[in-house]
Amino acid sequence: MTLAAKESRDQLSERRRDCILDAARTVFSRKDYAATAVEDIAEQARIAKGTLYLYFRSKEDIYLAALARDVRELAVQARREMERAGTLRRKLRAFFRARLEYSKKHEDFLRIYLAEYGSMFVKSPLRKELCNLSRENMRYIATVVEEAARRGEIRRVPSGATAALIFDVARGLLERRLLGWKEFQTRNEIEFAVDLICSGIERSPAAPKRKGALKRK
Amino acid sequence: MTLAAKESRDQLSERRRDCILDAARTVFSRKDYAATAVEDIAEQARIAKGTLYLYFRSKEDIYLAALARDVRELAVQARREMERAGTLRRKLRAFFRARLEYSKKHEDFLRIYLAEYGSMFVKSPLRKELCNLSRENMRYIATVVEEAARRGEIRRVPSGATAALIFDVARGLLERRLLGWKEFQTRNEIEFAVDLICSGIERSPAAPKRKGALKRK
DNA sequence: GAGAATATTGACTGACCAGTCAGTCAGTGT
DNA sequence: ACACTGACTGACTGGTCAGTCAATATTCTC
Repeated sequence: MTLAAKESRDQLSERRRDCILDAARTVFSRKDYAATAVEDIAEQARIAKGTLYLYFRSKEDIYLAALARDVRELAVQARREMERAGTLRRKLRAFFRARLEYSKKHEDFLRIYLAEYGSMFVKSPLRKELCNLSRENMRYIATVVEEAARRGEIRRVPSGATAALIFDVARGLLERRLLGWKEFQTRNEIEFAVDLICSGIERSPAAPKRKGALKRK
Repeated sequence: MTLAAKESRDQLSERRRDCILDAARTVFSRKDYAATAVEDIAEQARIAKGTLYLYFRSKEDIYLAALARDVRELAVQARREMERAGTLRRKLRAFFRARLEYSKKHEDFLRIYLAEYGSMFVKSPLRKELCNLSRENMRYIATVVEEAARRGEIRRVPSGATAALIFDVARGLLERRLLGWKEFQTRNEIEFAVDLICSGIERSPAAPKRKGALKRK
């Protein structure tokens, strides 16, 4: 086969892989991992089951690849928006909004992501990768918090715990949106959460009622 | 059969049910719902598979019963501790600590609970019950927040959103403990979270940088 | 357009498992 | 001592599904 032909093959192959991942995202968001048959993915992608195994080694392989692709993409977008913002407050708002926007566009992904995050606690196996991605993302937020502290924008806080808290709150927001609990208006919730967090860690701390329990990290 | 004998039978039966639920909690926390065979539960409970079906209608029935039992028990304990505390700050601390204590004692339960919470987003079916329990618990926290606002202990905040945020943070804390991320010391994290939340909603609000986005609920 | 190279297909296989039910037997009442 | 009851058992059934591979289709090269 000529070089040109080979390249076009490779591209096609790449696109095919992406199609499969799109299909996987769709079907895995409808039923959980176990309830989804490999045939369902194939059908959604309009190819035969056997073909899937030309591009991926196993069902789990497909699942993880689909998930990781979106997790990475989301992190990239959130980071880009945050870097553009100046203050911590703006950065936080950007973080929350980026997550909201991405989850609006890829609700399927969000469903799988939330399910997977939960199941980290009952399956030991190789959700390691996902777990590490999460930590990496959290690490970045921690850095942002540390910088804000260095600039004197906020008081000194344990940056890891703060970052974790920010993640927790953001996740809750998206969950409630997904559940359609109508008393929660996501946009208002974002403003409220950002305000609360910023007030909670701003310059002059509310005199803590207790002595030393708050060690720095 | 005499009356006395019948009663002792009923008690025995009740105890047997509880044993099965204990066994279920153990095995469902090791592998996820789908990966767990009904035989595994039976084996753990040291009874035959058929016997399970004398006490429960299906695998799902066992699963939900086991989960609901603990969710309810946890809510009761948390509530009791909170009612004993005076200020919002103390109530929050009690809430976080109750969850921590219960989760320490019943780590198995926590694992299942987290997994189930996540899978609410990919399975429509009757996880309704769990979902409603959650909302009920959240509603209670919202009430506590409202009372604190009425007492003037904190500023006026959207109580639903605040309660939700508190839940999110508490969950995150327990997750990190379970994952054994050693840079997170749960006790310190609790103090930090309580402080942050209380500072964030205390009497004199940090002048919000933006106008009307913060509608009351 | 022949024929090689590569890609796709879907029927098939083996493993697994929820739920059933005919049979066992310990304990109860007479 | 014996009949009876109902809790318990575990082999069995029907169905599902991940992954395979021989057969078929498509694309490429000359």
